[in-house]
Amino acid sequence: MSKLPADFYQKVYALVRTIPKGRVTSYGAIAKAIGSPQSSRTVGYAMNASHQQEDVPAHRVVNRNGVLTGKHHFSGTHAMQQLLEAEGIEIKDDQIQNFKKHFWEPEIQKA
DNA sequence: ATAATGACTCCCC
DNA sequence: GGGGGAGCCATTA
Repeated sequence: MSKLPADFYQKVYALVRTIPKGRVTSYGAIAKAIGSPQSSRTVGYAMNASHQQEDVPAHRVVNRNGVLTGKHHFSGTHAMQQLLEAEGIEIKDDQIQNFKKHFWEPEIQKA
């Protein structure tokens, strides 16, 4: 792994870990929370690596539309959906119902 | 150091 | 409302 820039991942992991159960957030929100609102793409990239972590509920992270875009990267096809449903979140066709209601905005972390 | 990739987001048609 | 293209950032080859 890199030496310094990896700090970005740490921020993402820490923030995703703070996501309350039964709540979801978007990559852009996380990116913004860590101080890089335009690094939404990198956030998703970090999530890919987050799979190595066990305390990082990546299933609570979806795109700004509330769609489980990354479900394909999970263990199974519906693993992500099932996990979210288990937390009380209703999902239909990979789309979180009441996403706005379940949406959880992370706190802005200063550099 | 340059080029290519990616779990995103925004703008335009 | 739906589809396509460009932009940005960090990592990897």
